[in-house]
Amino acid sequence: MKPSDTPMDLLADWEGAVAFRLFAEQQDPTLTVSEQIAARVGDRILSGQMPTGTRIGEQELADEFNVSRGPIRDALRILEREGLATILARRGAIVTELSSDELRELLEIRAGLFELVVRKLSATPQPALLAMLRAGVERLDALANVADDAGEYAETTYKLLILCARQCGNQRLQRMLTALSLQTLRYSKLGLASVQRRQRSAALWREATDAFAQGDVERMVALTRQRIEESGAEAIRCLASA
Amino acid sequence: MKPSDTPMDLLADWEGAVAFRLFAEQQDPTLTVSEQIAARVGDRILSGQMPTGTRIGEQELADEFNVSRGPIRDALRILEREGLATILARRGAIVTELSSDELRELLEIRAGLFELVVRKLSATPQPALLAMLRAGVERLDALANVADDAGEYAETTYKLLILCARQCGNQRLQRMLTALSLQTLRYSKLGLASVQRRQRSAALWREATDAFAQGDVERMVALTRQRIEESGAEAIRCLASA
DNA sequence: TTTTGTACGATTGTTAACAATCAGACAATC
DNA sequence: GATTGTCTGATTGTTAACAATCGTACAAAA
Repeated sequence: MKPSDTPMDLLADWEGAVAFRLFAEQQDPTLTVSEQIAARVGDRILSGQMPTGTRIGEQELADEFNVSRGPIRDALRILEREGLATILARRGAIVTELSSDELRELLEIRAGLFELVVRKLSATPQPALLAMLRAGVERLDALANVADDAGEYAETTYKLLILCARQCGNQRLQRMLTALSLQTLRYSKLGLASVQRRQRSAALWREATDAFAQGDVERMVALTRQRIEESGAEAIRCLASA
Repeated sequence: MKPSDTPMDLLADWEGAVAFRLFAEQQDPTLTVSEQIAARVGDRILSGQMPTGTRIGEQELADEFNVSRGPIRDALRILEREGLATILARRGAIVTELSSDELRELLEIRAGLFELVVRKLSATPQPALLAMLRAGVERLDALANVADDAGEYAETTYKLLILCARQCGNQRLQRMLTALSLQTLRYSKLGLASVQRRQRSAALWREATDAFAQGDVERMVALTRQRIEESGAEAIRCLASA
């Protein structure tokens, strides 16, 4: 069903994605308390409200959410699986902190998985997705020039990436790519801090979209790799110098 | 340090790998009780002692290991992260059961990640790894003809893959590929049940190793993809018909 | 016979208290 | 002054009991 959605469906997805909380799906009240807490804390981490390296005390969270430490421990394990928290045995949990090397590794894998997605997408025509990408690129262009909002720009590229992944027909791949992107999102903002960088990134997105439109997979893959490479290098530089 | 290990080091790794428990690293007594239990239960799942779909009762495990249900719940979350257990809210945990579609998705990703590894490996000469691969291929040839031991054959291919991943210089990639391989290992055995299949697989391993020796990355990638494709197709067929 | 409803048993989710461990401060020693 | 050792407060790991939920068996009705 997914790969042949109408443009309408995709646009609805896009609108949804624009309005979304990053962990939006977790509002379901049938979810266990642990899962709801994991979602809320995850949002804080992704939004930058809880910066990298912040200690996450169990009792503290338990008091805030008015539950005991049991569900909190569960929630931390869930966040650990998402890659957002790091649990150190007997030393508590912290907001995952990536070294520049680890970020490099993550970006490399993300690029590889995205390449897989692109190759799968190119196997069948994707008119609806293409329309989405074009709309997304317009939005990127606009956001690139807004003085100091790297956040929304980065989140938009994240959403575009996720929309591509959704269409590729491999749900597991979609989930893995989503998880990886969420892990790198906070750091991507570092590499997209300047207007210049964002403009360069947006230009590469546009070119890649054109290549996609022409069915030139290799070119799109190459452009995407270059974009991730460039933004990544900048983010890694920021991280290493900090 | 990793990428430039001497042949000696690598061979030691290999010997270690041959003798290994799949979750070997977990013997450390500084590990938390949950982690030790997760390791032991993980072994059972991987060895086939707890078949796919088996219900994992918390109290049952708690009684067996003489602990309360708290650490067991933690252990289950760890196994969930490894992809070996599936936790259904309020309905307990089971040994992860893959549909043929899910297996297909997983194998596709695994192939993609392995391709990344191969490309990274080919960037620098790998004489030690090559020696390892040659030794491994010999072993595969021998195992292929043993009447009905798909288990050891499959585990050996798993170890070869892991050794490659170790050398690639991206630790995160190594861990992800390891996790994926462990998830598919049980199913791979299905696709390698017949001597014929194993011989075909071993032949492709040999060819891929030769291509690697000659620095022909594209050929190695293609051969590897084909091997995973063929074995995977067989496993998926078994799964779908069961 | 099939379906619907209900009660029961079993299992998971959650709680609060207890035990073990760790990080940091302070003092003693070199 | 730097290092080592010990103490203490705080935090995590674990336990056992309580609450909520689910699946199943069984019975009643269509």
